[in-house]
This record gives sequence, C-alpha cells and structure tokens, in this order.
Amino acid sequence: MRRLPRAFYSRDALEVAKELIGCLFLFDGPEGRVGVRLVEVEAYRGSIDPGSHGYRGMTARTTVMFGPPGRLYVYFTYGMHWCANIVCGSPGRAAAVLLRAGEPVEGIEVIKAHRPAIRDDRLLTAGPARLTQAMGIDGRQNGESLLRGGVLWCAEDRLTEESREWIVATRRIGLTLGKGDDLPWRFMIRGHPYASRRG
DNA sequence: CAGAAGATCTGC
DNA sequence: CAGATCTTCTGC
Repeated sequence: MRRLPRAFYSRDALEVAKELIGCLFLFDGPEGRVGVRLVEVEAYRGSIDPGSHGYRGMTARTTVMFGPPGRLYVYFTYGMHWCANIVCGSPGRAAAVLLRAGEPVEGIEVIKAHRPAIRDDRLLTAGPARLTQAMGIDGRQNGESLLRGGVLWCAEDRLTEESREWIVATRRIGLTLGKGDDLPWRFMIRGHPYASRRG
C-alpha cells in the first residue's frame, strides 16, 4: 500500500478528485488505524469557483487551503459538523477535494464505535460529516500533512481500476443556487452502496 | 457590531 | 420535514 506522493495532489482539483475515487483514505488515530475506500468526492477550485471557501481570498478559516497541496483542510459547519478536504494544486490557488463518502475497509470496529447509534452500515460513512465522525477526524487534524511521515494518507488500491468504470460526474451537493451548484464537479461511483443516494 | 447563512445530519 | 447549534463572513 503506497502513500500517494505530493505530485498526485499538485494538479487541478478536478483531476485529483476523479482519481481519488477508489483510492484508500487512512488515519492512524488514537484508537488504531481506520480507513475507507473513497466512493464520492467533490472538487472545489478556489478563485474560479463561487462554491469554494477560497473564492473571496484567504481568511482565518481558510489558511490551510491557500497553503501547499497534500494537507487536510477541516472546517466546522452547521454548529456541529466537521468536513474534511484535501488541498490540491499549487500554493495560493485554494483548491481542494471534499471527501463525501467512503466504504469502510480498515478498523471497522473503531468506526462503528464512533457512531454507535447507526444500525445500517451503509450510513456509517455516507456524507462528509458522517465520514469525519466515523474516522475520528475533527479540527485537530486541520492542516495535517498527508505526505511522508504523517498519520494521515491516501493510497491506491487494487480495486481502483475496476471501480473507475462506474465513475460519474454530477452536480455538487448543498450549494446555494448560483454559486456553482450547476457545475459537474462531484465524482462518485453511481449506485455504490456506500455513496449517497443522490446522483 | 449584528445578522444571516452555512460544502449537514438526525429523529420525528 | 424541521430542529439542532455555533462559527464565519459580510454589510452597515
């Protein structure tokens, strides 16, 4: 299982998002290793994207987005949820890929313990805030590197290639009308049990 | 400085 | 389908 290198993330977020589908996202957390196979992500493209937190320039919250690629950008929303992104492109571009859903493949027991009320396994990690909660990721991981030496990383999986046939691009979820909601910048494995129902 | 919206989820 | 819950940003 090889850790994806900096060069992988240094490209346009659209390219990175598409290629992250089927890859593993792993975290060596305090309770052990947890990991998912990514089945749904969205690209956010900084200053050219009204839906991006980086659209209007850097703020205190978005500092990490404007930094080097290969780091985790974690933000807090709706008063209770954390969402995780991977910073892409080159420094200053504020591009990132939002991790929206994955299929648990490592540390299933730890994942279930993080979401004890969930009875249907498919709902453990289907949704950006569900995914972070299941993996034990929150603001403490904001800015953490996914590159060599860190506790977070992505890796290609042997299933990556066969999953790729089912990838579709559709509009992103949850954006206000007119803020890029019509752009097909979400990538998912359509019909995958661990992806969202929509799309 | 106040107001509104927010890359959401859950339970009714 | 509405409530939870609070940070962040914008406009006055």
